[in-house]
Parts: sequence; C-alpha cells; structure tokens
Amino acid sequence: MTLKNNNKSLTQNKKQLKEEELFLAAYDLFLKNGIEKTSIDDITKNAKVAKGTFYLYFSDKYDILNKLILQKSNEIIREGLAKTNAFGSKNFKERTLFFIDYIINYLKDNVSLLKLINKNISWGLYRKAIMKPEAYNDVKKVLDIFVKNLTKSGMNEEEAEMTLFMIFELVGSICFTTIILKEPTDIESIKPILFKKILAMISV
Amino acid sequence: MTLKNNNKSLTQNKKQLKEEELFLAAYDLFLKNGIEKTSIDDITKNAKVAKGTFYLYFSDKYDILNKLILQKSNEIIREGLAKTNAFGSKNFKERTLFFIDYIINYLKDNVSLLKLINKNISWGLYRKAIMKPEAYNDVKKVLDIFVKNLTKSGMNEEEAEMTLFMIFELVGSICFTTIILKEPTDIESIKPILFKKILAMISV
Amino acid sequence: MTLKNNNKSLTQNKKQLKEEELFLAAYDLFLKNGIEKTSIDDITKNAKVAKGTFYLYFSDKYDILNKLILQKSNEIIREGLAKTNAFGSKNFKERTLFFIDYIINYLKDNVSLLKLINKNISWGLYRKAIMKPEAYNDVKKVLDIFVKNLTKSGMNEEEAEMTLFMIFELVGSICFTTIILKEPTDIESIKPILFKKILAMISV
Amino acid sequence: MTLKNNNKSLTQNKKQLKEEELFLAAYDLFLKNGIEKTSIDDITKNAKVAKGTFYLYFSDKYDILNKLILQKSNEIIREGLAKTNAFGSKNFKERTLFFIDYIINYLKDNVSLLKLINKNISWGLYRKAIMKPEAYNDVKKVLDIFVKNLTKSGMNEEEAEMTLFMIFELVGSICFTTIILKEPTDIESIKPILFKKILAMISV
DNA sequence: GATGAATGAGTCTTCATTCAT
DNA sequence: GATGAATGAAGACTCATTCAT
Repeated sequence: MTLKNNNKSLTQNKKQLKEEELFLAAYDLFLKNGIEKTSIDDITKNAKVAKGTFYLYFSDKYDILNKLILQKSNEIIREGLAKTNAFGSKNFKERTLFFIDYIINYLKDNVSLLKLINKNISWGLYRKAIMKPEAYNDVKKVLDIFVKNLTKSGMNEEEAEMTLFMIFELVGSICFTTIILKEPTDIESIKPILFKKILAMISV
Repeated sequence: MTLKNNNKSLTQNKKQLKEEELFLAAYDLFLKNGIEKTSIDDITKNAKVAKGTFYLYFSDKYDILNKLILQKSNEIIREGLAKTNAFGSKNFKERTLFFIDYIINYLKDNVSLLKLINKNISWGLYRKAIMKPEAYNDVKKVLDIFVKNLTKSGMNEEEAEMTLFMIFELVGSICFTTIILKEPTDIESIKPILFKKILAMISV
Repeated sequence: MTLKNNNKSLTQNKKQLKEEELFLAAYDLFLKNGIEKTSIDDITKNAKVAKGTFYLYFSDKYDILNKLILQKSNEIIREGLAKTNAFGSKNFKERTLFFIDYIINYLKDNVSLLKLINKNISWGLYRKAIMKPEAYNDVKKVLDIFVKNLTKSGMNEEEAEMTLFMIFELVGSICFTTIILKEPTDIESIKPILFKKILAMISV
Repeated sequence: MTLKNNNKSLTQNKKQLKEEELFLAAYDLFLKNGIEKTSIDDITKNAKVAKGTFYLYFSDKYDILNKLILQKSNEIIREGLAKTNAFGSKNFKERTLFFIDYIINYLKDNVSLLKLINKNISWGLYRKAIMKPEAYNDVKKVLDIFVKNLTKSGMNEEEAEMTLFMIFELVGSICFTTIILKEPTDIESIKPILFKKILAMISV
C-alpha cells in the first residue's frame, strides 16, 4: 500500500466518521425529542460538525431519517435472527413465533424507537437495494430459511416471500397501533391472537 | 319554537358551516398539494374564513388531519358495506373478500387519499369514541355481521373482533406500501396471496 | 324607596358584580401567570363573563392593571396603618419604622404581588384623585399623622408630604430590586441601613 | 499575524458590527416609538440585517432592552463622573450633589431615554458582572471615591456602598415618577428637598 | 347591558439553505 | 472537504376589537 493510499483511506475514514456522527446525533435526537422537533441545526450541533457538512452527506432531514429507519429495522431483524438461532428448537413454526416475539418485545421495550420506525419495520427486510451488503447477507438468510421451509410444504416461492413480507407488515402495524396509540387493546392481549393468525398464514 | 330559539339555531348552523368549510378546504388541499405543503393560511384562504377562525375549531394542522383521516376511512368502510350489501352473495367468505376488494380498489383509484389515510384505514373501524353517532351505527353493523359469522363457527367474540381489526391493519399497510412505495411488488400481484391469508385468518 | 329604584339598584349591583369579578379574575391571573401572559380572553373566561363585557368596564389590559396596582398598594398601606395603630408605641420614629417594616415584610411574603406593583407602591399614597373615597380617608390619616409629627419638629408642610412620598419611593424601589432582582444584596441585609436612612430623612 | 488570523478577526469584526447595528437600531426605535410599539421586525429592518440575525445575538426584545438599559445608565454615570471631575470643588457633599444634579438634568432633558431606563438607573452602578470591563473601571472610580469619603467620616464600608445604591434608587424613582407620571409634583419643586435628604443620607 | 363568534392585522420564531472564507 | 454566520421566506399563532343577536 502506498503512502498516497494511506492518506486516502485516512481521509475516507474521517469522512465516514462525520457521517457516522451525524447518524448517531440524529438518532439520539429523534428518539429524545421526536422527529418534528429535531432540526438540522440540532443534529449538526450534537454531532459537533458544521451545519453545511450535513448537506455533504444527506439531502434533508427525511433522507437521514429514512436511512435510520432502514438501519434500525434491519438491526432488529438481524438480532432477532441471532437470538432465534441461539434458541434451540428446530421446529419451523416455533422458530417463527420466537422470532416474531423477539421483535414485538424489542419494540415494546423501545417505544421511542417504535415511534421512529413507525409501521415500517418491514423496510429492514425487503429494501435490499439500499442496504449495506453485510446487512443484506444476514437478511437474506432469514428470507432463505423462511422460504425454504414454506416451499418444502408445497407453497410456491413467490407466495412464500410475500407471506414473510405480510407478516412483517402486520406485526409492525399492530405494534404501532397497540403500543403507541394504545388502541383498540394492548399488545399483550392481542399477541396470542396475532400468533394464531401468523400460524394460519404459514400453514399451507 | 320561539324567536330566540330560532336565532340560536341560526348561529349554531353558521358555526357548523364554518367548521365544515374548513374540513372541505383542508381535505382538498391535502389531496392536491400534500400535507406538508399545506399551511393553515392556505386552508383558511380556501375556506374563505379568517385565520383565527381555524383555531376556534382545531388546535393545529394535525388535529384537522386526524379528524379527516377518521372521517374518510369511515366513509370508505360505510360505502364498502353498502356495496357489499348490494352484492348478492350470502356467503360470508365471499362477502368478506368482496368488501376488502372494494376497499383496495378504492384506495388504488384514489392514491392521494391513500397518502392522507396512510396506514390508518382501521381508524374508521375502532375509534368509536371519536366518531359521529350516525357513522358509528353503520360501522357497528359491519362489526356485528363479521363477529356473528365468526362466532357461529366457534371463534370467541374477542378474537373475532381482533381478527377484523388485524385484517384492516394488514390491508391498510399492504395497500400503502405496494401502491405508494411500490415495494416489494404491485398490489395486483399480491392481492391473490393477500386474499388467501385473509381467508386463513377467518377460518377457525 | 320605590319599586323602580329597587330594580335600579339591583341592576347596579349586578353591574358592580361583573366589574368586581373581572378585577378578581385579572388579579388572580396576573399573579399566577404574569401580566404579559394574561390576555383579556383569559380574564373574561376566568370571570365567567363574555369577552365584550370587559370593554364595558375597562379600556384595555393596562387600564385594569393600573387600577389593580392602585387598589392593592392602597390596601397594603391601610393594613399597615391598622397594624401600626394596634402596635402600642406612641413614639413617632418607632411607629414609622414599624409601619415601613410591615410593608416590607408584606411584599417579601407576596413576591407575585410585588411583581405586579413593581416599584409603584407609592401610588397607594398620593393618587388621591383616582382612589375610592373610603380608601382615601384612611390614607389621609397616615398622611396627616405623619405631616403633623414632622411639622411639630419644625419641618414645613410641603417638605413633610414630600418626605413621606420619597420614603415610599425608596422603600418600593429597594424592595423590588433586592427581592425580585436579588441585587445587589438581600432585603434583610439592607434593611438596617434603610431604616437608618429613613430616620435621617425624618430628622429635621 | 498570519493570513488566517487576519481573516478570523475580519469575520469577528463583522460579527460585532451586526450586533452594534442592532443595538443602535433598537435604541433609536425604542426612543422614537416606545418599547411596545417596536417589533423585532422594525429593529432588523432599521439595522439593515436579516430578521434571523437578531436571534443570533439576542433571545428576544427584552434581552436587547435590558442590555441597552445597562449600557445607557452606565454611560450617564460615567459622563456624570467626568463632569464632576471637571467641576472644580473638592468638597465631597458639593461634588455629590453636583453629580446627582447632572444625572437629574440629563434625564429631564431626555424624557424618552428616561422612559427606557424606567426606574433602573442604578443598574449602571451595581451590575458589574454584566458590564464591559472598560465601563466597570470608570464606575469603580465613582464607587471608590464615594466609599472612601464616607468611611473617612466613620461609616463602615458596606453601609457606604449601600448608601450610594439607595441614593440611585431614590433618584431614579423620583425622576421617573415626577417627570414621566408628573405626580405628585414636578422635579424642580422636589429637587431641593431631595438634595436635603441625600445630604442627610451621607451625613454620619 | 351582555354575549361570544368572527376577524385579520400583527408578531414572533424557526430553519433549510447558501456561500465566502 | 469543512465551516458557521447570515439569510429571509415561510408559517404558526395570538389577541384586541367588533358587532349582530
């Protein structure tokens, strides 16, 4: 590696550092004060970066917000996968419910994050194009295992994929409505019924 | 009725008129220009009402927006019910799919309205407390028929109610994501699969 | 008294009642929320009176405020006089300091009222023209005793009156600055020095 | 000095210029139109500065107002000191009255400024913490001379300082009430009595 | 006299965006 | 690339005042 390359990668690191600090600051403020009450000024101040620097990395507040939703929903899914793998069972239905349960509990325990993600937890699943490669590799595993299990039972591949997508849309939507809006009932009351419906959806 | 009473109701009518005009103007502008690009100034100008008048009826833009979402989602549900009644079939599953299909097509044909309602079509169903009585009476019919049919098959009442709620959350969410975000596929491709899942959800 | 007169005085009472309720509501709100943060709307709502009614009695917020300052500063002075009379001493200097001490303690214990009166406690003393007759009679007593005592020692009458006025201006000013602005020291530290100066001012 | 430093101080100068222009514009408008009738919009327009710039330097109208009161009261005191020094007498009492007389006349001749300062002329004396260093050095001289003269006659230092503070509170209050409210008499009539009281206050 | 819905001028305040350094 | 002072358009919101009933 030449000296020049070294310098380049240092600059590169510095660059990534600024972007990362902006992400961290924005995430922190969105959770703490809400999206509407967070300005770009707040973000750059917290990131200890000049205001103009924000525009070198993001087009506006909603740009960084969407990227954060994607990142965070993705993170939750990957952690859910890891926990599910650590969980012993080989039974597909059990594993599926364990995975969903992990996500629900995570959102329930992080209400501010749930507000941020809104009903968009499924973004972490299907927005492959925008995801970082390392993130997508993990997500692809979730998808593949899921699809494989369903196709084994005779479901066609497209339906299998869409089934996972629908489950995420349903779970995300139900979590937001019951946990944030607290209507029409609480998440714990609805969870057994939700699990029943998810099982119905994956039974061919 | 005395003269005084007449006067009173005149003033009262005038009052309701202003509120109604504000609703109409806001709805119009939200659809045409979007929520963010509509200011309270715009709304009052279009309603031909003074700016201060807005604050006599609503606390801010999101107050009138939420009330509109409730109204409109409610309207769609009521129309869906009427159409379903006009549709001959006595078969519960057929009727359910017809009803859902009506709503999906309605939203597909009114993309701006779908943006307004976002993923909140279920509001028209369960926010009884905030609905006008005449609206709730119609909604109650949807609910009752649905619940009666499911309990007949042995489902308990709570689960029956929650099932309808979940179907709405699922349908609303899927419509928004596929029609507005155009991901991960289009509504027509996913519809048959969605119908299958709905049938699975209402089969005990 | 004729029936007509009876009716008249009833109406008169009702009228005075509204004015009185406006005074009470305004006083309450000024103390609780401050002058700037109190609107005429707030006042009429708290007084349970229509907004237009305010303008039948007062020209604007500062009109009712000034009348309140006069009333309240006057009340304090009258109470101070009563307490001083109850206090045994016949010694003029002792009585004067007792009287001033009462006022200082009163203001110290009613910081919100002090903010309302600002540095205008002397209004309760010399704005004879605007005072109610019964109030002025009491105030006149304070003035007369004070002047009599000073003229006895050889001071001329004009100077005697102006001396009392100056003492009030000084006391009011010092109270506001030390109690509200908390500068340059606290009221208890400065009080002995203030008393010394007051004694110097009334010594011929 | 490097080029970079030059640039820095240029920007810094420009910054101070904007603040200074805001001060000048606000002062001008407060005197001409009064405090209530001056809006931040007016101030920035007169200062030929964007509206947002105001908020870079001041939090609101009362922030700039208070800073102006401090500045102006301070200026008057410093000018009074200069004139008193130019005035020949070495006699402390004569010098004190000359100094007070200068201030009274100044306020009498600048009624608008008196309205601005209200009864707060003493701010220019004791709010050391907020004053600019060069201003405080001059004020400290007034204080020191005054205190030295009183302690020479046996008064303790604290009382001496508080005596000066009280004289300012008294003079400021009397000026405002007699000159602006024109009650209970005019400044010229009360001045000889006021001087008598001031002499009494500084006689041990 | 009393009411209170309606008014709309007026003001504050925010904030994304620019650009000279 | 990075900075941060400056901008000014945009929008929210208030509130004294009016006037028909």
